Amino acid sequence: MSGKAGEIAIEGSASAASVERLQFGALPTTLGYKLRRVQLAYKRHFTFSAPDSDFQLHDVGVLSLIARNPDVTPSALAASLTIDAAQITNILKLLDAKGLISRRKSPSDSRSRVLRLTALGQREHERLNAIIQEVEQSFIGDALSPEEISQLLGLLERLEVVARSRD
Amino acid sequence: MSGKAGEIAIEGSASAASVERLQFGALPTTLGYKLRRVQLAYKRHFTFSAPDSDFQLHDVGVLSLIARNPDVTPSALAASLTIDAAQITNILKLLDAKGLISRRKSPSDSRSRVLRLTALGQREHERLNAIIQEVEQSFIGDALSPEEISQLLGLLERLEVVARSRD
DNA sequence: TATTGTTATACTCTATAACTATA
DNA sequence: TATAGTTATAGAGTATAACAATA
Repeated sequence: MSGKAGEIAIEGSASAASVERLQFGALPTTLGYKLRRVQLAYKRHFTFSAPDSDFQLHDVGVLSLIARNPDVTPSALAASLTIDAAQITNILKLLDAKGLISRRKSPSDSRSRVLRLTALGQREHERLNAIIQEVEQSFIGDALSPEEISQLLGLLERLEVVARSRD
Repeated sequence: MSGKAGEIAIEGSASAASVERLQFGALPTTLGYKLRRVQLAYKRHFTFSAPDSDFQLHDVGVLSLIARNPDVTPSALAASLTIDAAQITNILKLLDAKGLISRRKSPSDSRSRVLRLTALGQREHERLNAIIQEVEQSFIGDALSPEEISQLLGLLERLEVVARSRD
């Protein structure tokens, strides 16, 4: 941990109040708290970096999986991304309305849909990937080295695997 | 990174569809994606572990900061927790309605409020802390050693500090 | 005029349940 | 009867703007 434990500076226009630094106690050593903070910071950074992009973070994952798994079904996407069926439907409906994906009935089971990227969807997918790479780079900045980033990803991966096995 | 890169198993009742494992490509090496996944898993674990607790994750941080910083103002809380003023008001209103905190006018500046835990609030704060400790423990399970946990917290802390300095 | 806190509002995210069409 | 997808709805979470009281 860097910095003096338990304290944090707050900005603001020099309030006459007695508090300029708050005692944080054990809060910053709580994983749930830290995860939430960093994730929120990431989302804000994304929104700020790509303000007019007309897509959401979830779209990146969905487009990416469809691109790599042609004829994947919505339910397979839902299971893989741990998103519920209703949410997947909304995302796919929007992507469909934008002409980025096709949703056809499965030949083998008419209840299922098979998903593919359109030519436009493929181009958009590549464009989004470039944006995301840039957002990642600028978010991390020089805070972590490449080794530390993969270390971080590895630790998060292990938490996720254990959490998923507990479902 | 653990596991074979780019693949993940999905559960489900043996769909006849062609996809049982999806190719994930570079998605799992995206920090934004991983953060979101783990944070969501944490929230689900919290909701499942403490279903009838009648409080939200934010309440823990707010109560904790009021406990350690008597007479703190809502605006100082907002700045420290990077929550906007309107959100803080809603949280404080609920905590007040439950009789957990007091909100009095500041003697030095009548625009400000000074916040304190009530006796009930102090007890509830301690109860919540115990619950959170248990949730943290059970979430992490045996996925990470204590050393790895502080390593993870340190890496996240550094990301947060850099992100905050960029505001 | 500027600031603190409040209220109102809206949009995103997540979750649940009811519905349809197929199987 | 069960499953895949859809629709509708509701509750958190987040953000913005307008407002009242005070400085």
